[in-house]
Amino acid sequence: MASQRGEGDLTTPLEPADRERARAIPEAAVARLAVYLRVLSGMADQGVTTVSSEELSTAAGVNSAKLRKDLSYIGSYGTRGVGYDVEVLVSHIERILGLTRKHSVAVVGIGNLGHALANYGGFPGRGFPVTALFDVDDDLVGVPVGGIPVNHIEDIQRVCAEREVSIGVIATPPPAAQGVCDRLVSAGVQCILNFAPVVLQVPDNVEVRKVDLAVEMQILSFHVARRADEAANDLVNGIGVDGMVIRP
Amino acid sequence: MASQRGEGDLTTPLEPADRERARAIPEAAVARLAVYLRVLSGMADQGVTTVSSEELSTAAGVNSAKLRKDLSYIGSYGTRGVGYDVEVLVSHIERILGLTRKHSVAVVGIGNLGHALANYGGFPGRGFPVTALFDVDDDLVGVPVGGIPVNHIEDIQRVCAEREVSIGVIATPPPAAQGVCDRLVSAGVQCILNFAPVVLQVPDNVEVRKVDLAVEMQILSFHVARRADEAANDLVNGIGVDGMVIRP
DNA sequence: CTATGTGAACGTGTTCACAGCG
DNA sequence: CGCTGTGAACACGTTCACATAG
Repeated sequence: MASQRGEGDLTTPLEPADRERARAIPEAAVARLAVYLRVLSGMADQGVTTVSSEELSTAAGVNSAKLRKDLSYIGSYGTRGVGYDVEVLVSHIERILGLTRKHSVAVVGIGNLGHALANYGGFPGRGFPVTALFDVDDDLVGVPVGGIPVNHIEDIQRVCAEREVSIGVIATPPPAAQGVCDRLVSAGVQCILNFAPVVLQVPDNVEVRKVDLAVEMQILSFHVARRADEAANDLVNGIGVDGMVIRP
Repeated sequence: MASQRGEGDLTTPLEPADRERARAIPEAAVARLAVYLRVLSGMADQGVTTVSSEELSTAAGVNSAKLRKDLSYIGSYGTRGVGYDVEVLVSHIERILGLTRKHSVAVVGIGNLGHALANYGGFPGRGFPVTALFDVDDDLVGVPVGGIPVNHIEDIQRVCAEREVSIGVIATPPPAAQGVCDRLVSAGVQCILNFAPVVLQVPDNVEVRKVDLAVEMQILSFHVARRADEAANDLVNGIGVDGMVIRP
């Protein structure tokens, strides 16, 4: 079933079978594949060559059925009765995730967060070199952050084209986000990671992912409240905070 | 259907009806409620008093059916034929999300990201004051960041108890994350926001949310690859990059 | 007559459990 | 005989469409 071909090749197009498969992979599975990849890379570094679905799933924090299902979306690369070859899995996941190609990243908005992102210097996981920084503040323009000089937002289009930026990261204050987004889009950037707490409007051909700290905190808050409430409820029903039945 | 009671009350326990409802709200809906809340707050600031499901849903980037369903999880606070009262909705969502209570936040790991987080000074959206910072580096201990002096990690338990920290934010390098997590848990923190690219092991009573930049980038990468591939595929099938059929 | 609220239909993602391969 | 790979069952979330309240 496997389509053999040189691994690590920079511009390998997917085979027709892989192509249909990629279309069908659920978004949730894609996110988990990235996690499996990280765990597998760690294992490879430690000299592990083979892993079972049980081991890998535990390390990745999911159950083994889900892991096997996820892996089945990208093909059948395991050996029954044995498990998976770590290196083989790594390269197949990398290929499916498009990591055989470098994705140049631009960070817009060099405030606290922008600084932090720029200084990661080649985003977590490698394969995502930060090649351009932008800000509106003239005092910042020209100053190198994480080794890269800041450009003025006006120059987004030119600089993004020159450096073949494929991913734009928005780390601006909320009011500026939509404007920056529009510029990135008109510069041909089709993938955006948005840290600004704003719902971005983009054309259909642009992919946006958002990281929203306020929302994350509020989800946690919801769970605190729910738990506190359940505890109160349980007490009323005669169950102690430790789960012990004190009034059966 | 509405359970009337003083709004903005700091320690109002939920009524039994609300309690069952809170249990039943899908996680995905909770995340969206937080977004609605932000949009509604903005509207309130601009003096808007009433909003229809259509308007609110557009502003929040979802469809109106989903919005109404989400709101129905928390009760029926709209007026048929009219819409929703902005203030009423805001206070009900705040109550359901547990935002009538302050959630003290501790940030662990004062590197680039930790600095950025500490300097947000009272996390995005308010109601989440950062009250403690921790690091292993002795040179950092005592130095104020965003107005709060850094404590040594050793003191997590004492300081978290004193300042009633309810949410811990992990912004350490990956190898330190699990250890920090364990300390936070033993300090009684039940909610953790994890920025380290590590799968944390925690007891059942602790809620973890993770923000994983590498995963986000790789999901975007996947979409770039899928798109590039579709384009290649379309070319083979005689469709131009602009969607025009060039070889029917 | 308008816009909410919701049961019912639908679709997607998860889990189960076992057939089948090595 | 163990572990993968997967169809089938299930659970969850989304969308539809309309009865219902104002």
